[in-house]
Amino acid sequence: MPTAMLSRVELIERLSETFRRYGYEGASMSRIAKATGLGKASLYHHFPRGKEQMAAAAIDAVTSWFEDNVFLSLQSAHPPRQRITAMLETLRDHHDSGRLACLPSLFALAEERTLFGEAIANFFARWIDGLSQTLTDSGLARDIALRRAYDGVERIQGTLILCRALADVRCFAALVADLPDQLLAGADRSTLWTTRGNRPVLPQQPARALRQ
Amino acid sequence: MPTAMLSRVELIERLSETFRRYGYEGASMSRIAKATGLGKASLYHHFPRGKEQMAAAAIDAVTSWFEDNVFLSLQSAHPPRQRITAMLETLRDHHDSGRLACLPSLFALAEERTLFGEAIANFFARWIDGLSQTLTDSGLARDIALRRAYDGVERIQGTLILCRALADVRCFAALVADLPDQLLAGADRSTLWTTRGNRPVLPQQPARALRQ
DNA sequence: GTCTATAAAGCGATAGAC
DNA sequence: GTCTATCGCTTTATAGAC
Repeated sequence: MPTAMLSRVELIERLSETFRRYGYEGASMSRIAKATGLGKASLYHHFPRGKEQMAAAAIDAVTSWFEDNVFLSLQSAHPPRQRITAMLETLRDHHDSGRLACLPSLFALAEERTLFGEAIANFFARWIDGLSQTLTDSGLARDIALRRAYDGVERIQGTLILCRALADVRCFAALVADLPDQLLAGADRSTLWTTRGNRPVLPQQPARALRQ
Repeated sequence: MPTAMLSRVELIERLSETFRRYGYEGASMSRIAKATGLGKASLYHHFPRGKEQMAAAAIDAVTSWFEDNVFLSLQSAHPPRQRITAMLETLRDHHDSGRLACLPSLFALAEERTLFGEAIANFFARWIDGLSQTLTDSGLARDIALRRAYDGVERIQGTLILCRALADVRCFAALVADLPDQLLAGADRSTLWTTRGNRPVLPQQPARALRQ
């Protein structure tokens, strides 16, 4: 019995990269096989329901990664401005300064949304929720914070499109430079937060992103 | 000799709808044949270079439509606020309140960007250029107007993603409500423009969108 | 858990009749 | 300008050996 060539985590990582690059329809089994170094039959061993299951696993993995690296730190004890800056720098890595797309966005735009709609919606609802909490902590009223959280995620996703559309990574650099001030405008209770270790009283319940 | 079933304009319109819905890879020849009511061989009669040529024609058609219905009115003699509101209402129709994607954005995110990169970049550069001119006309300094034009297009594209991702058309409604004020903040020389027929002196050269 | 081999369907594209 | 029929290839997916 041959031993596994890749851990499941590494395997799903390669899957995500392939889907992010080629999209759902464009990520063929042969491309996936090449990207993972596994034969097609081996891939079906790990994912009996085929490509659809692989894509679902990729979305789940991206969501978990965001949970650990983005959403969590949006609710940290650091000053709100610092949390937002950290988010943007994490995103810059994740998207290679705008060269690589966001998997849930990519899937949201075409027909595969019907397959993964719930996972995609959860991803963005969670993101908006976390950012909204950061902005509430900065002293903004809850309704304003929520509205700006939508704005922020929209700007980020729109910027990723422009980066690729114009083939110009300066779009992402401008986002990193401008977004913190835009999100925190008129909220500068942020001086309260510049003292390290000064843990804030967090709101009891996270504001839930608007859903229909 | 059978007569044409669809005018070329109608044919390309059907092509655009199919590509917008399924993406480049997802829009198979059979789907295109069904959507247009033509056989595959007939499609190759109109587009000898096949699917790639069809997609290029679709992008060109979308760009022309935007030129006539969006970009042109961004440079009209109406007050800047009115031009922006008109743009947003035209976009609401074009995107069915956020249910339908933007074709150049869709193509920008996946691998087909390598095929259509120049057309995609032109589309967005033209849009940013037109919006920047509107904002310059509103009295904003040229560098601020250009930055905000990027912001605006980013917000629009990001909103389209969120509409589909959250399956919630209220995202687009919020955009229509908020974007004009955000783009025109601090620019209210706009009172100068509320008088109809008061044609402004337009800048000599349109500001060119940043390109690399 | 991986592989080779292969099935069955769908793909983009073409030939040639009308 | 449209059609039917088909080509050659790729696709997703499976069978079965090791």
